[in-house]
Amino acid sequence: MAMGMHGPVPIPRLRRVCCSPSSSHLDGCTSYRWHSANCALPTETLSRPPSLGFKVSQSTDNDWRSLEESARKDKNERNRRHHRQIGPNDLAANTPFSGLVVVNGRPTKMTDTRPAIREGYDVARLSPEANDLAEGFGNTEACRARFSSPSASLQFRKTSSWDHINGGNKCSAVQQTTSTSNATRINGASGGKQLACKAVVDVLEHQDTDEHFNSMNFVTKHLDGDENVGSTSHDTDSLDRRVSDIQSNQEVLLQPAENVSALSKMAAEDHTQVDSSNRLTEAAELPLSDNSPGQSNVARLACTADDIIIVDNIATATTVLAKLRGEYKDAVHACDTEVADIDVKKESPVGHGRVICFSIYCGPNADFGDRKNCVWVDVLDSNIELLNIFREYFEDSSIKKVWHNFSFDRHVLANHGIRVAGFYADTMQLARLWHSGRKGAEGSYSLESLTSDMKAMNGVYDWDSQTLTKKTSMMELFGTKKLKKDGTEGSMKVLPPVEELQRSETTRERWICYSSGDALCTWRLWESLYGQLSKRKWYFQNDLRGSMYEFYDTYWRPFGELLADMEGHGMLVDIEYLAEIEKIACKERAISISRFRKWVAKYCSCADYINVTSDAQIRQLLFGGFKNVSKCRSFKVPNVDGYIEEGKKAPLKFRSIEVCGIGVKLPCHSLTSGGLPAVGMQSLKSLAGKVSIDYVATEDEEEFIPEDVDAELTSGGIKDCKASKGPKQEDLSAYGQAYSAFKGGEEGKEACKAIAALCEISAIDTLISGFIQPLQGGDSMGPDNRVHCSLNLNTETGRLSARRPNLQNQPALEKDRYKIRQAFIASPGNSLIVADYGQLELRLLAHLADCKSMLEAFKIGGDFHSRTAMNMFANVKAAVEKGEVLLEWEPKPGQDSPPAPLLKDVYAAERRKAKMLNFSIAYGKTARGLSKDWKVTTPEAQETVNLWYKDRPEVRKWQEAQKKSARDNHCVYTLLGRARHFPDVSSTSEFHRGRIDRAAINTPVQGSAADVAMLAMIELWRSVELKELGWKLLLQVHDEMILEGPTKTAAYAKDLVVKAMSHPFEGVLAKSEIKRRSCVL
DNA sequence: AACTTCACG
DNA sequence: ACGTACGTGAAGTTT
Repeated sequence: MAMGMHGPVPIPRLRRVCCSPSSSHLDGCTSYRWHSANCALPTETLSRPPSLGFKVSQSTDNDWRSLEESARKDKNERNRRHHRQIGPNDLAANTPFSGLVVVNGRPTKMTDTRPAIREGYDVARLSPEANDLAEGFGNTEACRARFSSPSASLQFRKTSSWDHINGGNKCSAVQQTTSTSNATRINGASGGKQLACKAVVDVLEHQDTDEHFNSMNFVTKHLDGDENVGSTSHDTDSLDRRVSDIQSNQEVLLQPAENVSALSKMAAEDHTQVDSSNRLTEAAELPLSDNSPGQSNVARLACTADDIIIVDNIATATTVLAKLRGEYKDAVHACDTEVADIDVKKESPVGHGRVICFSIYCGPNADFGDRKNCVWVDVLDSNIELLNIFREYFEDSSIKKVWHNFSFDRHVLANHGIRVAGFYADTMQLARLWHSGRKGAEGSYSLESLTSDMKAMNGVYDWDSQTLTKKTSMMELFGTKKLKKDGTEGSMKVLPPVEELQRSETTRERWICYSSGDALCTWRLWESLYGQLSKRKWYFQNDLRGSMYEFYDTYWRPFGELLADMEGHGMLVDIEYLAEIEKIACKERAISISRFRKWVAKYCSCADYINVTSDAQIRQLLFGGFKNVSKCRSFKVPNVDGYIEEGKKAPLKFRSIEVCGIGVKLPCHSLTSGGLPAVGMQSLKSLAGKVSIDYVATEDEEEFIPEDVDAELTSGGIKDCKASKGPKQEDLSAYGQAYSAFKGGEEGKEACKAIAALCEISAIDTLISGFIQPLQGGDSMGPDNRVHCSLNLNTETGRLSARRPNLQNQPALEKDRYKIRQAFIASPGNSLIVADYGQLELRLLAHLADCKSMLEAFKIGGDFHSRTAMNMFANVKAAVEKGEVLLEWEPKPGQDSPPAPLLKDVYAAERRKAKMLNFSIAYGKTARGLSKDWKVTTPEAQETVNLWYKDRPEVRKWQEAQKKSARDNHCVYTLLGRARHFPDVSSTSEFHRGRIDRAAINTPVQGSAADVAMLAMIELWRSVELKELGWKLLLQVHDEMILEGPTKTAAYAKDLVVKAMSHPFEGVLAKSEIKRRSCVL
């Protein structure tokens, strides 16, 4: 297989697409969009790395030797990598890449590309997604509205949201996404199938927030105690010995054929028990927590006061510090902090929280006097100076520190100006690597849950289930029953603030033991996971690369540190801009509500009081009397206008209203999992059709518009719009099913418009409550005025997730009606670079399946979906061959229009089908599901699916192999060799087996894409050049990287980013080799 | 807490 | 008997 680069990467050409008006504060705001038509082949990227065995010290490659030598000196190493022009990893060629936006300095907005499209800019140069958007614009004339912001003469173009979803095509059945019904969702708080998991739900809530639950009330889960805690004889050296034993056992290189079975066998052995508790297991079969019954319920601590040296003065601190940095400097240190003044449920630790104490444990044989091996440091009140004394310890990069949920402690310590260095491992991430499916009955990834789990802990050196060192929850130790109003004890337990626990004489000792226990438990957990992961083999492309712990060391450790850095940086948000947006959104919402109410009033007396955001009430209204919905039902609503019920003196807070159906039987689009008619966007849309919504407020609607909305906002822009809209044409096809349900005519039209308005309300609502408001709110906002989300590695496939707030589900660029993404700005003098991969998952599928046809299509480049359509449909292919249509068109200078119509215009339906399949197949969608979406019979859908597979037989074969692997080996692997485990399928239902099959198909694709994104991020993070220029990673959205840095170097930095993303395997593999060699030697 | 709906890749 | 595309986070309402 050719391993060289497949031709040079085309030189990115920046093309100015749109420039904002010069009259506003948006001066100088420029948006660039770059699209590379020629994406290199993934196979080259992913082709086997230089074939190196496990023991590579005798590598013949001189480059490797020099690489290793220079790697020993950290500084030099970075410079060297910077300047190295060629090396073994250059064989790893480009990863597909397309689409890049650079936005200039403050106040920076990503300028809307849509006006550019409207103005006739050639959209062919935009990414395929943008092209799809452009398609959508063909049919949005009727929906067009324009409004302008008063301070900035920024012009927007508004479209109704469903036009984008459907790409503006009449074939409304074809959609990009279908929602996953809740009943089928494996994770999440919802899902009625988690009955057996109820006991741990409360713990699950806090899984990623460390154990710093201060002054918070929550229900506790009782864990049975284990009376026997022992300080067992440990020996830090023995650990190292054991590791080298493990490593020397791995010298044997297996043949590829044996690899899979050997590895999976090992995995199966490792997980005989774990597998049975995988999340995919049906709830009924989930074993309940295996805390030994019959044990005493008395709270027990992992360590006692005899083990702990309390550091509360400078003298002791100095002594302890000397030992930590002297005698024990080479040991692994587990650290943990306790933090006050933070609500972990809401606030980001960046800028919030104050350390009140911390603990350090570096092995059982450490002795800080009197055989005390746990260090506990009080930094409350005047002892705060001890924190400064320990600063050198925390900032010492040579001391290996293990944390549980590192980023939390890192941020809190950063609040005190301490920049933690020497990050060695995060036991939470290790646990996720060990077993990604820990949800439900098995517990969460909290320290408490993990250390209580025999399976997680049995990797410790002197494993003995009797002396399991587990964390005891704070609630168990310090919780007191909350008193109810009548004075009796309630079932709720409450926790005093941690600061109080530390100060109070009655709890101080227990508190110290608890806190020290955290470090001890973290250390033991690390020891166990280290042992277990070291035993698991790590393969990359059938090449044994070492153990999974080495995988952690090579990838996830730097990744974890990088993520903490990103969280720390945060994103700058333009609050004022969001406030403007919110006003507009609220105004439109108000208008829509008033329209809807006006319509409802004709049929129901409750019109003025109905809660339009209540799906239950809407369901009652639209479907009352039909489809299992009772005719009338009463609801409690806020008593807004002080209505006084009969026999009452004062108005009550709530009043009840009677909601009856409109009396017309509407067609029901779909049912919810509960069997009731669904009233989501899909259903409403099919009722309303493509009715246009404009926001020209009529006279009597004015009263609904909030006072504080600028008059200019509401009138100016909209009048213009109306003028440009021209005479209304009667197009009955635009009306949806409600039209005929109302027997057509005006009544039918009104119904459609009203339901469309309802649709708008819901759309606006989600934008306001989901994005506009949380981004303005202070909880996720640090003192630096930046939004700091929490980035977690908590997914089954290895993707990231973002929380508080979730910055990964911001409205997509193309569908962002209120331009919410423009609120993400760079600080003055800075710019943002947003770079995303094009069709990364599909390319990986092509590579993994080694599908000739797909690889060829990617090699040629251009619009992949069009090419798929061509290969699927003979008539399309014929048209292309005859030159009647063009697959894609790259405008050349002097060319205004393509010489022939484009495929995607002429065969739009075909292309959409192909596109749909491209996405669906990788996820394992069935013909049955497609038939539902496309409103065709299952055999017809199957026929289309067969067409897709026709020239891609390898994909089918590969998918079958994955299913088999899931069935036989209980796991599948990503590109980098991460495993996802599955429960034994033989014991599950047919439905569940199907789910496992689809997950097995999807995980290697999604997980490998996550791997590539991670590699790229590590590259970007490590890039000395980017660092020196001041460019920092801010956020990742699965296949999209967002960086911030000085505007003046943006163009250059962009090239570096493109390069790093295009060569994700560069450098990282080298790292792994270095690591491996140094381990063995 | 359960249910439904919605945003993203 | 029911779910039939994967993977997430979050909000609002009602029980």
